[in-house]
Amino acid sequence: MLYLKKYFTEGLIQFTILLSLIGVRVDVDTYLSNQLPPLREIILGPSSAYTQTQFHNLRNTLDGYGIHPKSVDLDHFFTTRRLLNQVRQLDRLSVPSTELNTWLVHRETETVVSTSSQSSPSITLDNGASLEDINNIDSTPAMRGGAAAPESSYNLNAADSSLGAVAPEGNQEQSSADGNDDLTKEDIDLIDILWRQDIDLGAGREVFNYSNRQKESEEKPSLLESKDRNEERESWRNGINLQGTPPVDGETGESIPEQLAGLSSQTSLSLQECLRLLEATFPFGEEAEFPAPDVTEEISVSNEEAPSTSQSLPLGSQLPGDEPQLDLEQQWQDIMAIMELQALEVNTTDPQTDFSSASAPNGTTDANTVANFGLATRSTPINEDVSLHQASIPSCSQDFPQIFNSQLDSTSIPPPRASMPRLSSSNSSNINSTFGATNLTGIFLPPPINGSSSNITSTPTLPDPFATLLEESMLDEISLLDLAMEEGFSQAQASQLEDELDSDSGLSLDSSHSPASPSSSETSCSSAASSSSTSATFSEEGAVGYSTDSEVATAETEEGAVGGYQSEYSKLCRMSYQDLSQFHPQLDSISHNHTYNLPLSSAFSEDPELPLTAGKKTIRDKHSSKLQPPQDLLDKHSSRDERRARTMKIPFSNEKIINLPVDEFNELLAKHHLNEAQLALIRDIRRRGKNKMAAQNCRKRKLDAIITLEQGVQDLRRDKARLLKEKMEFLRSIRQMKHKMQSLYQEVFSQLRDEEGRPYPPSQYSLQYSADGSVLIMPRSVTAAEQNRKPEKKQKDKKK
DNA sequence: GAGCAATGTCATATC
DNA sequence: TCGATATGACATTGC
Repeated sequence: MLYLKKYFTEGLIQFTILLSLIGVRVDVDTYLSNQLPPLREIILGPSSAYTQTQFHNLRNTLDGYGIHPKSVDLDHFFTTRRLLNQVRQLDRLSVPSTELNTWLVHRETETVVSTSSQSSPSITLDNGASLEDINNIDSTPAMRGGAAAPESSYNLNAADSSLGAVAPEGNQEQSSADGNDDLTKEDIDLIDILWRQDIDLGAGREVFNYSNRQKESEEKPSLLESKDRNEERESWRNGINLQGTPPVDGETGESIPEQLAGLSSQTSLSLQECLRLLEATFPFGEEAEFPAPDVTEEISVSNEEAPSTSQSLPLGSQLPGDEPQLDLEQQWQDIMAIMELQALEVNTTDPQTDFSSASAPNGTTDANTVANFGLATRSTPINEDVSLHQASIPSCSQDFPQIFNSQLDSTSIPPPRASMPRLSSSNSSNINSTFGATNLTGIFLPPPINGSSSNITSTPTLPDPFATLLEESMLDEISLLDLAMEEGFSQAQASQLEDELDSDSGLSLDSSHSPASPSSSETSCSSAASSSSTSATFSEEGAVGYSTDSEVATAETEEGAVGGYQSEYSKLCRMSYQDLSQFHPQLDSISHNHTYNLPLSSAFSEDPELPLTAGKKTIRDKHSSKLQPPQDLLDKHSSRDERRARTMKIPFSNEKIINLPVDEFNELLAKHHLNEAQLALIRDIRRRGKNKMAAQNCRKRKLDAIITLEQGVQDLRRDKARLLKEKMEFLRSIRQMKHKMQSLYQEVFSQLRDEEGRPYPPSQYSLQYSADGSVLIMPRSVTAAEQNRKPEKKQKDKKK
């Protein structure tokens, strides 16, 4: 019976771990009948709180496994046990934060301790609850042996210890169950001592070897010399070994106990059957925490896609038939590697959590304990709430973002974590592909470093995928700002641009200037020669103090060509001034009364027809003329040439002198008999007059040019702001497209399978987009080689 | 009276 | 070559 429990436990452990790794959560309590002896009782023996269950009743009870597993009393039972165990552990160092929940599932073959022949699920599930429960077997020698080590007994180490203590405890229980209730305390202590000796003598990993284990298991009973146990062993052996031919150890030639040989196949068979029965019995869809996918299929697929672990995890369809000789040790190694990855993920730096070397020898007692495959040596972190059945195993797709990012945006790759390089990418990918297929969240998780994300546990240190996106977004924004800076935009200008774009106000500079309040200078500027068009131009702007159209008309008719030009120039001048004042508000304070818009000296010409020009002066002149004699005003406001012309008694106006065409001017001179002084003065007047107009035109052109430039600058700024805004929108679109592309990439890649149905490891393959739109999956080595060639070609081209 | 801007004038270049 | 025009420089004017 000892072996029965030992290997029974071993199979349970395997399956439990597998279930946990898959992410399947089975609430076993609800599926166990209260009349069914709990599996813990089978493994650990009846507790003092529940001694009514006797081990020898197990078979009968299991055979009569017809009670509905959903029993309310079962919860009460486990609750009672848990509370009792907690009370017992009050004198122990407790690390409450660490909790590792596992389930032990096992299904016996039809002929043995039968559990499968009934209609009810032939799965014996033991809700291990927490290790606190499991560890509470104080009577377990191994636990006492492990007590010498730091109280890491809350991790798998302890679990293993407790589990490993099944055998001795089973001995006790068995003895008790077999009716050896008279087994004295001394006997129990003797058993304890023997087990501890095994531990102290370095019962390490080799004890997992079946031969060793068999020897050990044979040795201990010999010590105990329990005839009943031998008989029971025989019965158990006969029950398990269906073939009846005991296998022979290849090395020693010893006959391996049948139950050991049978266990190999039986274990895998049991696991497979359990998986099937799990699906049939516990529809995954009904359990909210169950991943929907077909577990068996997933395992099978993962088994294929993970060559390194496929042989060691003989699950699925190919398990029993293809590999009857299961190397359980290899399984342990693989699982140990997985757990190490988990430990690396969870247990980062805390040295106290590393009881690997110190506690392992003491903490790992039995050969068939989980501790010996490394869980104990790589103890789980104390401060982490490790719950295997709730573990979120990142899928292999987690590798995709990094790969994708490395292709699209190499700058967004987060720095690798220190603990990760220890893991090979192949292992990790295998693990991911093995266990991560049911975890879709991994698709959206950030890429692990080196493709080695084997986060069996959900660690809070996982980088936030959205953080990457945010970083990328921020980088884009920063790059945009940098671009703006490079293009001569200051940050303030950039913000200003944003404001301008938001307001769409167009011109925003010097907007405080109001054209509706023309200054007196404007009035004076246009007073002499404002035209109707000028009035029309500024009428809507609230022209105040300008000449009336009638006055302007009069002036124009009398000023002739000069007046027409001046009026036009006045208009332009005023426009220019106003436009300029828009950008230079200080110009509003400037008030000038320039006289070149006034009628020229025609009023003072010797021509008698022109004396009336005094009335054609500006409004201000009109107002001032009321106070002063006309002649003085004429002299005062006449130009020098006009005064000279009057002095020299030139017979025609300066207006004619200046504006007449050359031919008419010559004819005019020919008509009048003038002396040299008069002719010279007339030519000077004509020259200066023309030059004056030319200067005015020149200045006007300058102003126009300046205004045009100003407007051009503003237009360019506006266009630039618009382009920047468009660029930002485009960048956002590109970013969104990038993210969509990334998601699609991950989705597509995760669904790709090779000829054997295995997913492509993202660390080795990548999707490449061809020019014609097709997508190819290529080895990364090829891709890297091509990428290396491209720079070479570029360099060659440059050299050419 | 100084400063400033507008304007006029000159010299010169250009057409 | 001359006249018209443009423009820089300077002077003048008015504020």
